[in-house]
Amino acid sequence: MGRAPCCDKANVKKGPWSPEEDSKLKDYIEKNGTGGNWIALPQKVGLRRCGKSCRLRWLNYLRPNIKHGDFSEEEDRVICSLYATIGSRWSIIAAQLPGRTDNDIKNYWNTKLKKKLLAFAAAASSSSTTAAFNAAAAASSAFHHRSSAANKPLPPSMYSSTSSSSHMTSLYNNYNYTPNPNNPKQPLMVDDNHQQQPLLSATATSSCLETGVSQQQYYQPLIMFGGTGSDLQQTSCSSNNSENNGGGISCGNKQADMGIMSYHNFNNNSSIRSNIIPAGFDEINDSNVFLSHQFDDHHSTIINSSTDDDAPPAPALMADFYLDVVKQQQQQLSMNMNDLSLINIGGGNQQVINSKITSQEKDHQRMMMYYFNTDYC
DNA sequence: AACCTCATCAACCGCCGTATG
DNA sequence: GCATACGGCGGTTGATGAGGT
Repeated sequence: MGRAPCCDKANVKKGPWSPEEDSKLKDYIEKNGTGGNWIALPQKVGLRRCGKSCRLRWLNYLRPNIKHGDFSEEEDRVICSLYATIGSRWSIIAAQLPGRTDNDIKNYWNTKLKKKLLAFAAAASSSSTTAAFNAAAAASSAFHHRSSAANKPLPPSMYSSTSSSSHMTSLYNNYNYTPNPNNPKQPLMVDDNHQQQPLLSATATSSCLETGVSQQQYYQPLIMFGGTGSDLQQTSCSSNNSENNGGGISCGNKQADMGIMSYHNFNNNSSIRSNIIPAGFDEINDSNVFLSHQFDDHHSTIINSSTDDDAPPAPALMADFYLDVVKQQQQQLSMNMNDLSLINIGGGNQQVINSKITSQEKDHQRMMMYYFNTDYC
């Protein structure tokens, strides 16, 4: 039996709120509170509205000290930094910005901030793929040049002022991640000789992950940009394209979208493709597509390469943008750059996740985004 | 002036986790 | 243990207006 509706859909008013409705709701809540029951509230207030609608209206517009518009640069930085860290967890991000609502931040990100970053990424790109590759390689190398684990301090808590060791614990608790001292190190995307390496695999079993999925998890820190017409966009829109079995990113309407994340795939045939579209390109063509690799079951041997729409990250756009966000992240977490062996930026593939994989697997996707450094596991 | 495209954002939808009986 | 109710959340929609042709 399905769940009963929370209200009589036929008799509730929808659409924009009138000033009179606002006034009624605001007056009532200010005098009486919500009573802990939003569903019952509309009747008490005398509104023909769904309780959920009342709740949303109050939380997003009527409650005191709400700020709208005019995001400051500092707020931009916080949003970018947190998005880089935790993805589209708008409520968590909003909690760090007093007066801002999750809805506001979400809209702001989707309509403005993301484009701002894309423009930045495009501006930072080089027309020379060789130079760009080298720059990216250098960036990656800097990333992966890690200080000695023994001397590595734990990062401070991001969400509280408690001791530093609570940081990852907090993340684990919130995101179903259990530390595993035997967990393998993260793979490198570019080695010390600036050579791209195959995606490596990490086995994340249920002993490490509370979510209990025992299949192998593949991941790699990647920047993912999907443009109009790219496979990524098709992935997000289509569920029956057998080629597009993996993660992808949510692509907006006719707009390039982006995400940078630990990419792993639940491809039915156990192979992995790195579906990466160079940043800043709306369309895929010969000039902006790099090789795409498909790996075997063990994720160690390339069994197919092509210059199809699916491509490894475009170094051209990685270096500056990647590092800039990392610096923000570093500031946010008061972490040393060398402490970060893996960082994930973005993560707008919820749409794909929802349509492709189970909620357990979705947990894994989320989990991977918190995978800062195995030394802390 | 009419039409089109795009950006914006308030509001809705449906899923999920938790509480309760 | 199960069904139901509810709050919370994130993705998406659609009305609206601005700007361009």
